[in-house]
Amino acid sequence: MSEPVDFIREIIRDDLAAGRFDRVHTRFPPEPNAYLHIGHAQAILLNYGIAQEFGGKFNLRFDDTNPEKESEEYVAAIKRDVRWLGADWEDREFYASDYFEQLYQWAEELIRKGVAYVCDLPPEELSRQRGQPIRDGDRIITPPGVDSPYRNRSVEENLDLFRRMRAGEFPSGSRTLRAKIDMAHPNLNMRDPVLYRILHARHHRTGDTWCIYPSYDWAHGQSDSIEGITHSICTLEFENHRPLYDWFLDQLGVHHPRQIEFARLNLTYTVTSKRLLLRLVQEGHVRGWDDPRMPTIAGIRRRGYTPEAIADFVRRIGVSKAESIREIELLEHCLRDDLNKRAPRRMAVLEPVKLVITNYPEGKVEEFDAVNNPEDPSSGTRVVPFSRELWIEEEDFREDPPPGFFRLAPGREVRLRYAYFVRCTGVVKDPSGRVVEVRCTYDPATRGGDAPDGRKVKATLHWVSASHAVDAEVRLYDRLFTVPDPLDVPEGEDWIGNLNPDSLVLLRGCKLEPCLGEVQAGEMFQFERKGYFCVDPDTKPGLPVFNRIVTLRDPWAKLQGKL
RNA sequence: UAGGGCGUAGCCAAGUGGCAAGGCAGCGGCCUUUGGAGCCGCCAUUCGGAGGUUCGAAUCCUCCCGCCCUAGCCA
Repeated sequence: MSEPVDFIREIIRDDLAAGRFDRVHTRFPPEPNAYLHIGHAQAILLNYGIAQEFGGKFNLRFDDTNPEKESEEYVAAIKRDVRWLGADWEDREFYASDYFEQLYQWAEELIRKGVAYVCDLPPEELSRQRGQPIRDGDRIITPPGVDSPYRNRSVEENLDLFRRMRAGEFPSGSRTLRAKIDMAHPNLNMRDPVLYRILHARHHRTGDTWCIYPSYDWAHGQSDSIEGITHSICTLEFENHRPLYDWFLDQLGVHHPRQIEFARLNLTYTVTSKRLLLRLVQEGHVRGWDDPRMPTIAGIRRRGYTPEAIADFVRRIGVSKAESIREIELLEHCLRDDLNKRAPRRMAVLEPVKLVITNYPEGKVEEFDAVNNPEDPSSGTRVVPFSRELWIEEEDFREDPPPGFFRLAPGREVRLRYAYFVRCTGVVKDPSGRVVEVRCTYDPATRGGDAPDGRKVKATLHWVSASHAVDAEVRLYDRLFTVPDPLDVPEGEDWIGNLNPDSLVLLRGCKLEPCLGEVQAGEMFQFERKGYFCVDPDTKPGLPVFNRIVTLRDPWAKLQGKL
C-alpha cells in the first residue's frame, strides 16, 4: 500500500495494527429521497475502495427513516448508480427499516434503564427548551436548556405511553421518545435528543406497520453496529453527533464502530445538495434528474462521463477535513485523459458550410483510410469517402481572418485531413451577405495529406462528404451555472439567477461521416477538433442524437475569448 | 467569553523536528496530418499572524486572527 494514504486509511491501518479491529467493513448509507450526485460518488468510491484494499466488506444500506420523503424510485436509481460506479455490495443490500423492530426493542431497553422518556412537548416548545442562542452585546451565548416537565415520568408510565405510541393511539407529532442525557450539555445534540416521533405515514417498505419512526440519530449508529461496520465514514456535519452515537452504543453495550468524518466534495460551477438539485428538477430548469447538465450520477452518466474518469478524479482530489471547493477543470482533465485513450476518432461537422472543390471531377468518389485512435494502434482504421462537395465547419473559414487565425481564408491553403491540400479561390454568398459556399481547388499531388515538395500548411480541417453525410442532432452542453460559486448571491437574490442560459445549445442538421449512421446509446467518440461526444438514449433509427461530453482543450478558442 | 472542526501556491494536497512532494490551472518552448495528444522548462526563501522552545520549526508551546458546522419530531 504505497499508494496515496489519506488520513482515513491511516486511521484504519493503525486500528488494525493496534488490534482495535481485526477486519474492515464499510458501508454507503444513502437516504432514498433523491438521486445521488458527484459528491456521493466520492463517498461510495472511498468506502468501497477501502473495503477492497483492506480485504474487507462493503454494504449498501438505505437509511430510510423518513417515509414522507422517500420512495422506491430513488432506491432503484441509487442502486443503479452505485453499481455503475463499480462498487459491489454483493448480497449485502440493507435498509434501516429492516432494523425497526430491533431499534424499538432497544428503545424500550433505554426506557427500562431510566435513560429515555416519553415527552409531550409540542415541537416549538421542545426546541425552545433545548436552548436558543442569545445575543449578549457582541457575543452569542448559548444558555443551558430546560428540563422537560415530562422528564421524570416513571419507567412504567414511559413504557405504557411508548407502547401506545406504537399502537397508534396518538396523533402525529403529539409525543416523542427522548433520551435522558443532559439538558445543559454544551453539545446541543446531547440535550435529550428525540429518538422517536409519531408519524402516521405509509413507508415505502414497511407499509402501515409503523406509525412511529426512529430519528436518523437513533437509527444510524445502531444500524452500523448491527451490520458489524468497523469504520463509519461520513461527512463533517456529523462530527457533532459522534458523542451522541457513542452514548447510544455504550448504553446498549453493542458493537461500536469508529466514526471518521471527512469534508464533503464541492465543485465550482455546480451545486451539490440534494435539496437544491431537487428544486432544479421540480421547477423544470433541467429535463430531469438525468439531464446531462446535472451533477447527478445519472446525469453525468447520460452526459458520457465514465466511471473510470470519476474514479481517477476522486483519487486525485484525495480526502481531508479541510473544507474546499474543487475546480471543475480537474474533473474535465480526468475525463479528457480517459476519453483520449479510449474514444474512437470520427469526423463530424457540427455547423456546416459547403466546400466545393472546383477542379475535382464531378461524380468521382475516393476512399481514404482514417486512423481510429492515434493513442491506440490496435483500434485500426476505417474508410471515409471523399468527393467534390464537402461539408466543413463554418468557423473554419473566415473571409477576413483575424491575426492568429490559420484556418481557411481567401487565397489560403489548408489540409483536409487524410485527403488533400485545398486552396480557397472564392466564396458564394446569399443575398444577405452570408457565406453559403466556399470554393477551392485541390492539389492532386498532395493525396493523403502531404506535399511532395515539402510545403507546409498551418491547419488541418475535418470534413464530411456531402453526398455521404449522415444527419444528426447534437446537444452542446456547457456548465449549468455562469459563476464558480452559484450560491454566492446578494442578499435577497435567488441563486437560480446564476443558471447559464446557454448550458444547452441544440444543433440540428449536423453532418457526420457515414459510419456514424448506426450507433448504440452510450457509445462514445471523439469528433476530431471538436470534443468528446456520446450517443444519447433519445437516438432513433435514422436520427442519431449526440451529447457533447467535454470539448477538447482549445487554445484558439481561449485566445479569442481574450481578444 | 457555547460546543465541535478547519487554515501549506489561483484550486486541491503531501509533509508527523533536519531545511516545502505531486496534480489541476497558468506561463514559455519543442513536436504534431486534431490549434488534440505527447515532451521539456517555469510557477511558495516559506506554511493564517505574532511571540517562544531548539543548533535547527509548516511540524512542539503560548496568544491572536479568519472560516465552517450544530441549535429539525430532516438526513
